[in-house]
Amino acid sequence: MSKVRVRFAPSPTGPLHIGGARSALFNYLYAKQNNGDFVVRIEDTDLERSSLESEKNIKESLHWLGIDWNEGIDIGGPCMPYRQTERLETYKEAAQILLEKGLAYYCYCSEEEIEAERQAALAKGEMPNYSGRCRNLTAEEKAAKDAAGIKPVIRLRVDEGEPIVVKDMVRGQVSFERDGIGDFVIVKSDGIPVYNFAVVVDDHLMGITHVLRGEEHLSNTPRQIAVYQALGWEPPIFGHISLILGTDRTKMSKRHGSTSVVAYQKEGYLPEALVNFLALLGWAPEGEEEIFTIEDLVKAFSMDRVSKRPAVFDIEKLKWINGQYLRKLPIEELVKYVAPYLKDLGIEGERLGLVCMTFANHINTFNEIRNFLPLFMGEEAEPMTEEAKAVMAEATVAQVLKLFYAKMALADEVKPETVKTALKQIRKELGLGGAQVFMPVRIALTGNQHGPDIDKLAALMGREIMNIRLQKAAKALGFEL
RNA sequence: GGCGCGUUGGAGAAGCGGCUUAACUCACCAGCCUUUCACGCUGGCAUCCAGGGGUUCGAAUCCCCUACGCGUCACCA
Repeated sequence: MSKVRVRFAPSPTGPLHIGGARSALFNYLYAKQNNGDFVVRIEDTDLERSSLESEKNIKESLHWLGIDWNEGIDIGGPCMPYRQTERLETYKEAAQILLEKGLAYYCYCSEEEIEAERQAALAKGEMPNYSGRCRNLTAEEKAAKDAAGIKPVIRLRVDEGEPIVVKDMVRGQVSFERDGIGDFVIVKSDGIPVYNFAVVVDDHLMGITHVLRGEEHLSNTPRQIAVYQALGWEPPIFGHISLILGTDRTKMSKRHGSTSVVAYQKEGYLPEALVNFLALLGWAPEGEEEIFTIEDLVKAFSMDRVSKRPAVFDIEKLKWINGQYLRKLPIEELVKYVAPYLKDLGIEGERLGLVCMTFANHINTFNEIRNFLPLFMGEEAEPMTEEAKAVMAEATVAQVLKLFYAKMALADEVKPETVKTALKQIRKELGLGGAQVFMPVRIALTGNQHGPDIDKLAALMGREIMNIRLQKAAKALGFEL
């Protein structure tokens, strides 16, 4: 058995998409666990839409996710170059071979003509395949067209014959009739090869053994196999991973939320969490554990457990996974990640550390930290909920708040420890239960009976805000502190 | 329209002819823990596998039909 060689071959027409990242990950995992090679190649034959900027973004996102390749763009390897526009000669040679063997031919039909035929065929409910009009052009006809300055495309001859069978690791054998394919274009009139052609030439020359990619490529696979057959090459083994859908079960797109890896990076997700989540999109682990580091995934991953069913992108689950990773972070790390989201407010240093400790268990993504700011910033506490009002109707409330206010006035600093001590003393002095003391203070300060540790919140508020909120609460309840 | 793929609880997702009284995860609910909240822990949550036929002693699992969803039919990848 020859060495496993897989590849990820994105086209640089935009930032790395979640689906692309998942394909890259599956290839990476498959390569790693089989001690194989993982190649990254750039498919930039769409001159109009490709950009170096997108290529850069894709590479950065892959690095960020920790998906590294051992051969390909930037780092080189035995099959250089790894950018398709730098391999044009290679495709030209392959096309030339097909032309000489009569397996491909020049076609001079205009786009308008083809489009008209296509529409007509579609209207009649027929296969919108190319008619094959240029199949048997004589040398004279061809010369005339050339003289007229018409730039031809090259089409592959796809004759009737046995159905084309795709051997697929996730779908088994899928068969396609040849007449459903037609004579398709392999080289555009500007001499640039078309995806279905270039991909075959590259995969073969690069010794790719397994092609793991999204299901949207399944219908294209018979065309590629036709190219392999024409060139007399052995096709690789395919594996078409199901599509990623939004929760409404339509293909994942912008309206379902962010679709690019950078967007999740910016929103405060950890790469480990995103990788973990991506792995679960279409693959299911054997046991009940769902938290996997990329190293764990290399061991646990298996193509046998890759599902045929489309995978639904469940953002709630991503958040939960991110929370799992976030909670494992040491406080110094957490501080580093959270810092950018609070920089504009001037929260840093010790205060930043306290913010992180206070909310670590309450956030699933770093940017969620912003949702909690009103809890300790500003003179106004959140309006009291009905439940909170009920708690504040207790007879002991005024006593507790007055005592708390007085005790804090004597404390030289408002720190978690001093607040905690004060609260403890009040319990003892008034002989009250914990909730009877903590609740009134919590509600007075935040308006809600739920939330993070009240001693930390009070410390974050600082004396001034704390006092103002206490006074406002007292006033609302009809007494002075 | 042709071709291809899919359809299991509120959501994700196992299951590959008898071991299934349908795993597991999220969400939700209840209880425990906690001075509160959260974290964590424990328990509850599909009489049923899109619908209809068929094969079989036996089907979520195999076959056929219908419905629905998605993908693809480019000189895009």
